Amino acid sequence: MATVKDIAKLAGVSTATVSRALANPDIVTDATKKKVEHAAAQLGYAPNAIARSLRTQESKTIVVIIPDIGNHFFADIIKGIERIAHKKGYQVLVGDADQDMARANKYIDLVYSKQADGVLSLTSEIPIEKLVDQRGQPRFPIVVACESYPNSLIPSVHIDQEFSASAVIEALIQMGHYKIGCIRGGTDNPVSLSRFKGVQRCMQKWQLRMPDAYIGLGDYSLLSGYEAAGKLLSLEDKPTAIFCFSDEMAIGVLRRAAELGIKIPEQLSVVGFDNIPFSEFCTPQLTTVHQPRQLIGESAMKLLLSILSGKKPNPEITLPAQLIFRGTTMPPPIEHRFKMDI
Amino acid sequence: MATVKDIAKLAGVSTATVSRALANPDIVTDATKKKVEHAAAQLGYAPNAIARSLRTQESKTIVVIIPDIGNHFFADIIKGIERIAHKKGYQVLVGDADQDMARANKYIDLVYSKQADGVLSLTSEIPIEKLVDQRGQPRFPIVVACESYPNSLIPSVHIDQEFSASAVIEALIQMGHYKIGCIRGGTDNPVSLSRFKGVQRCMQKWQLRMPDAYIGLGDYSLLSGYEAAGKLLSLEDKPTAIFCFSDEMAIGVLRRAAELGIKIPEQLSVVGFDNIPFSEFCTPQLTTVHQPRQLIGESAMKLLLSILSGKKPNPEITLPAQLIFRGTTMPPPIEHRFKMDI
DNA sequence: CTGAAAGCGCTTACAG
DNA sequence: CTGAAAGCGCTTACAG
Repeated sequence: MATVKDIAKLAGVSTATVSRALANPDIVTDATKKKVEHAAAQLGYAPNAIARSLRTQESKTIVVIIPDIGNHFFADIIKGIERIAHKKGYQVLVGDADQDMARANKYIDLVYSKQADGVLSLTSEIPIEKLVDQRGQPRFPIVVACESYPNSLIPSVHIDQEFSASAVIEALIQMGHYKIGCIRGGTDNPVSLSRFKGVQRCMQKWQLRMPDAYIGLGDYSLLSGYEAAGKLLSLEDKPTAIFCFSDEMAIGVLRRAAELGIKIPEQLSVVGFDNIPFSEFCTPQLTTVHQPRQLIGESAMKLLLSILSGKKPNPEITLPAQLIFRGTTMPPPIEHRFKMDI
Repeated sequence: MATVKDIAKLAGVSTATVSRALANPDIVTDATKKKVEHAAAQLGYAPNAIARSLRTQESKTIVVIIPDIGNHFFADIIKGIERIAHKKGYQVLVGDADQDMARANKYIDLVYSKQADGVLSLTSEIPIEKLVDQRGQPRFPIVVACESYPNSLIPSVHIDQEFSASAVIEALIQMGHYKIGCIRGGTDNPVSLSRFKGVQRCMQKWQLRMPDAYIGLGDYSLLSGYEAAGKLLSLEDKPTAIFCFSDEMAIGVLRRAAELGIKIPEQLSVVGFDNIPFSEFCTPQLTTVHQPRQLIGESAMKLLLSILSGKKPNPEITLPAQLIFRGTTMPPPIEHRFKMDI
């Protein structure tokens, strides 16, 4: 492989000039520029990015940590991240933690080993001590997207989880549901916590209560939704509506209901979360909460970039979500309908 | 950040010894080993991988090029690749080409810029001239998975596309279908070509013909399946079975059929390809061809690793696929049934 | 077993 | 505008 040295020899200039001609063509004479470019082309020169990184002390690479590459939800986020990153000359290393936080930690090491300049985390399950020092300051450039570390100094980009979730419940109640169940995510996951808070807040507002038996626990996957639905739908006094914290879990519910001969939406309303592509292609089409995924990815990357450039930007960005009504929701059968005392 | 120099000073040895103690603890005395390790821990030392790469001339990174990260099919392949890669101390850089071959080329540049040691491509749409020299030899370590460059020296790992596709058609015919349509991928895509060849071979074997109007063109996405189905199902003389070259397209067909009030499988049989997780969770569950995705990823990575280590391994690996019968297939209505002349 | 020294391929102050 | 030289942080032949 050709190096600057080879080009220098062929063009009859110094390596310094080669470097300049290639990086800042305007600070050398036109003649040298031509000579160098010609020599470079002739030798099929490709700059050694590793050597450059070592010298400049930046890798122009960021690593994005995703909890599970199998989850469709992250695809558009990554696309958004990459769009901005590539535009700004940054490489993106996608690290799949595969639900294993030890692996997530490995990806963080890339910053310490200088292979990445910063991290964009799509999970908040990494213990915060790994990310901040004793004074709560981030140890390295990091942005969290979709999730967040509440009450921390870690910058994040996300929707208003609590509000979005309460809006779902509000809509369900307005339709006349009051036997409402939900299939939530892990009880120590901040996102799941916020959404669940929204659910409860809205129920309380209407002086309603969600019995424990109506609360399923899942991990956002198809299978976990399917399994949780099995429990909720085997109850004597079934819910008339189930709010799932992910579309995948909602689709799992749809499948379980089909197996049990429960008609959707006539006998059971189902709401998902995320608005993944499949949600529009299942039958009936899924009512869900749209997250502006690409925008979240773009905003998070921009935020990281501005941190990387030494700025102290606004550390928290909240983006709008949107409730989309489709075919899996309708008022419950008349005998199960909520009578508002108004 | 601490460097070998700092450790050397603190431990009272040379940098060479530090390097040795850390990389090959057994070639130094126990005493020095202890001293060095202690100093390293005390300073919170993290080796600079960039400097190491420059020196050793290898990045211990491979880049995997995927045509579209939005396609669920690739998730398990990537998981398989990463499993092996991490076990062998390699990093994986996932590059989403986003259907744009210019971007795929960018990822190949990572090899030339020494940021990656080899590439694992999940697409064969990159022009082969980019990959091989005039003598047809690969220009750099590369393996293609799921797809292939027929009649080339580029190593690949894949299932028997042609055979798998013909097996689907055979099964459909055995059920009594003869009005069989298909929704294929691009006409210049080798995988799509092979599968289509399998389809035609089997039809011919039974002296059947697939009319042009029964052949839909898609890009493996939900939407393209949906749209192609719109055409096939608006025909006066509709097919009684549609074989889609991806599960996503098949799910698009399911949706379109639901909208048109066409009952599946009673009025229309549908077969997909890939066996993605969703295929089991749609209603009815999708009959499809299972590809051993994780195994493909693992085998491809092993193959690349052996090439990287200088071996000349068997350049083509064919893995078994499997036809899985589920709820979207059954014999056609009696009046449309194929009468075998046997 | 250990150290001094060279070198991987760049970029960039410093002179001129 | 250009060149000589240093240096980024490692690893590894070469001596001893």
